[in-house]
Order: sequence, then structure tokens, then C-alpha cells
Amino acid sequence: MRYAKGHKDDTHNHIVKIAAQIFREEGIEKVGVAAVMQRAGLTVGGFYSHFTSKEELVGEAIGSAADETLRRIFNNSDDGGKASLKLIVERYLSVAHRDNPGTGCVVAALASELKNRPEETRATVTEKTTEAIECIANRLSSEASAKARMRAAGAIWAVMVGTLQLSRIVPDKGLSTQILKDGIANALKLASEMEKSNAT
Amino acid sequence: MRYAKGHKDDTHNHIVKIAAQIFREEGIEKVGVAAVMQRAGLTVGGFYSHFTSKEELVGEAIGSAADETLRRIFNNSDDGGKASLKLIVERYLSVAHRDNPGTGCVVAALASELKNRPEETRATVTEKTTEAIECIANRLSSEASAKARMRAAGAIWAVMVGTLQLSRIVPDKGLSTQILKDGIANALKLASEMEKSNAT
DNA sequence: TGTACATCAGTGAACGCGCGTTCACTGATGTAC
DNA sequence: TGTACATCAGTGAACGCGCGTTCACTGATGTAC
Repeated sequence: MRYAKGHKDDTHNHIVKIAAQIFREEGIEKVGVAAVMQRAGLTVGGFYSHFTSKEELVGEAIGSAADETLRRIFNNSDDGGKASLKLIVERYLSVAHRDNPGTGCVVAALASELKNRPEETRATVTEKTTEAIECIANRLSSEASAKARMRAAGAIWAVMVGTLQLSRIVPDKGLSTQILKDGIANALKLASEMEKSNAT
Repeated sequence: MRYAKGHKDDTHNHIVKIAAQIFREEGIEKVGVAAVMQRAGLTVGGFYSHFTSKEELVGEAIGSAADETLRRIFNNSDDGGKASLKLIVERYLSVAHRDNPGTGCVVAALASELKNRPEETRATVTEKTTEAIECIANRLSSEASAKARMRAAGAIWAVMVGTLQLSRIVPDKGLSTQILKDGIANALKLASEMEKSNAT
């Protein structure tokens, strides 16, 4: 063979990772197959020996981005998955995350395009989002019921996503950064309220 | 003149309203100028006597959609702008709103595409979003400081937007509706916590 | 060991199509004389 | 009052371009004999 064993798989994964990044930066509809291949250092002709359609790439890219979101933000393996809720919230609502959608949360980056994807892709996102919310719930007071913790965690997750998205829309950097700070305070206040009132 | 006075303005506004709806339903990049004109009952050739570019239409459509969001959801003029916070939250996180993005909140419908729009358009959205958050703040306990109320209102707004977006991604209708219900409870709990602890 | 052929990841040109945009034209009405 | 011309919102065909997709080809390596 011209290429080493596993070379094609490597290429495939490389294309998916590149696509996952550009889609989050510029939007799925705006980015063409040729642009993805070029950024991956390949020519467009080879695309269809890796994927049956652009939509298949989109599905894989979103799945990959969702995994990356979980790993890097919600349950970072760099710290052995032991990050505190405070650290997770601060990481999520950081200036760095706001300014780098290409490597960040896929829901915040593509929310409005996700709702028009095929059911299978949306099911994957649902599953990964549930994992993220569980991640938050696991860090809340264990005195409350699991159900109550999941509901509170859902609110914290929604505050995080909604706040990050707004911070990316606001043109004024100062106001945008203040929104992030307020969002951190809001999310953590939600968590501490949860721990005070540990009833359902 | 062939057409009645003000006819062209009417046509212009009609195109903007149609565009505001289709963009929210299908996404800005996915919908072409010809599709908008056709849905407006016109032919594509006349478009450029109304707008200098598609982006100009996009700006106007987003502004129109933002106004509509404020009027219909946050400060409904049908009830004289006296809707309670509970009513606003229930209206925002309703099954009807989830299933009809074309006439609903523009941020929830287009969040991820808004971040890639020109600064002017994003400034308009920022302004209208601030109004929406003020709308919520005005309905919170007046014992707390204005600043504290705005921050809490921001959290409630973020929960609403994040929850609605997630409910639109989740393929399972039952789970999706449960997410909406939990979101309502979460948003209202945030409001009542605010009223209990009325310090900064 | 040396030659002939099979394999297959990737190339590059082409396909039809719809995009945003342009422009010569239409035709009903208003105005000038 | 009647005719000739100006106005202008909207039409419909065309522009170049990039889209998603297809396909004949390349060329380095592996295998057969």
C-alpha cells in the first residue's frame, strides 16, 4: 500500500475534526465540502470515499464536537474528571471560550442549526447534553433527591449556554465580559441555593 | 401611479416580515433571496429596488423579529403590557412557542447565526435583549437594588433561551415537553429566590 | 530475485443546480399641453 | 377632452460563481509467479 495501515482512518478523523471546528466557527450551511477538505490539506474529490454525503460529515462532526465539549469543559480528563462545579462554570463562561467557538461547546456554537438536523444527529446531541447536565448534578449537594438535582443542574446548564451565546452576540467587549461575570455569579448562586433548600 | 400611495412601503414591510419568519424557521444561510420573494408573492428581480443586498434584508428582518419577540412575548400589548412574570415564562416555554420558531424569539431561533452578523445587527439584538431583560427585572421584587434585579433577570432570561433551544433539539416530544416544564419551574424558582434574598 | 499485475487513497476536472445580483423591459397610472 | 410622454413597482431572463456530487485517472506499494 502507498499509505501506512490505519492511514485512511486517520484521514477520516482528521477531516471530521477540522469540520467540527469550522462548522462551530462559521456555521454549517455557510461552510462547503471543498472548504473543509482544503483546510484538511486534501482535495475535494476524495471526500466521497470517506462520507456518503455532507450531512453524514455534519453528523460525525457534531458528535465529535459534543465529545470534545464534554471532555474539555464538563469533565476535563486533564484533571481526572474531578473539576469542581465552580471551575467548570468559570471555564465555560470564560473570555477564552467566548472568543474560540471553534473548540468550544457545540450547542452554544450551533444551537439554531442543530434544530434543523436529522433526528439521529439531534439524538446524539441530546445524549451528550444529558451527560453534561449529569456532570453538573453530580457536583451539587447530595442531600437533595437525584431528580431535584438534575432539574437544578438543567437550570445551571441553560444559564451557561444562554449566557455564552448572548456574550457572543453583544458587540461591546466590556459589556460582553460583564455578562460572562454575571453569568458565573448567577450559575453558582443557583448551585448554592440548591444546597440550602435541599427539598424537592 | 400604477400602485396606491404607500404601496411600496407596504411591500417592503411585507418582504421583511416574510423573511423574518422563514429565517427563524430554516436559518439565514439556508434561505435564498428568491425563496423569500416567492413566499412574499413577488419575483426575485424586484428585490434590489427594496434592498441593496441580502445582508440588508437580514438586518431588517432580525430587527423586525426582535420587535415582534418583545411585543408578543415579553411585553404583550394585547394585555396592555401588564403580563405577570409567570405568564411571560409560561408563554416563552410553551409547546406552541417550541413548535413555531418562525413567529417566536429571534435569539432562540437564530442565536448561532447572529454571532456571525455585522456589528450593527448584533447591536440591535443586544438592545432588544436588554429590553427583554428589563421587562423581567421590572416584575421582580422592588426591594432589591436595580442592579441585583437586572442580574437575576439576566439569569432568568438565559434559562428561558437555553431551555427553549434544548427543547427544540431533543427529538423525543415527551422529554422535550418535560424539559419545558422543568424550565418554567426553574425560571420561577429563580424569581422567588430573588424575592426572598433581597440583598445585592 | 525480478517482472506483471492488483490495490486503493487521493487527484483534478467536470456535472447540474441554485445562489446573489444585474438589467432591459412591461404596463398601468399621472402629468403636460 | 384627448393625445403624448414620464414615472416607477414589478417582471423575467441572464450573469458569474460556488455548491454538493461524480468519475476517470494517478502512482506508490503489495502480491503472484
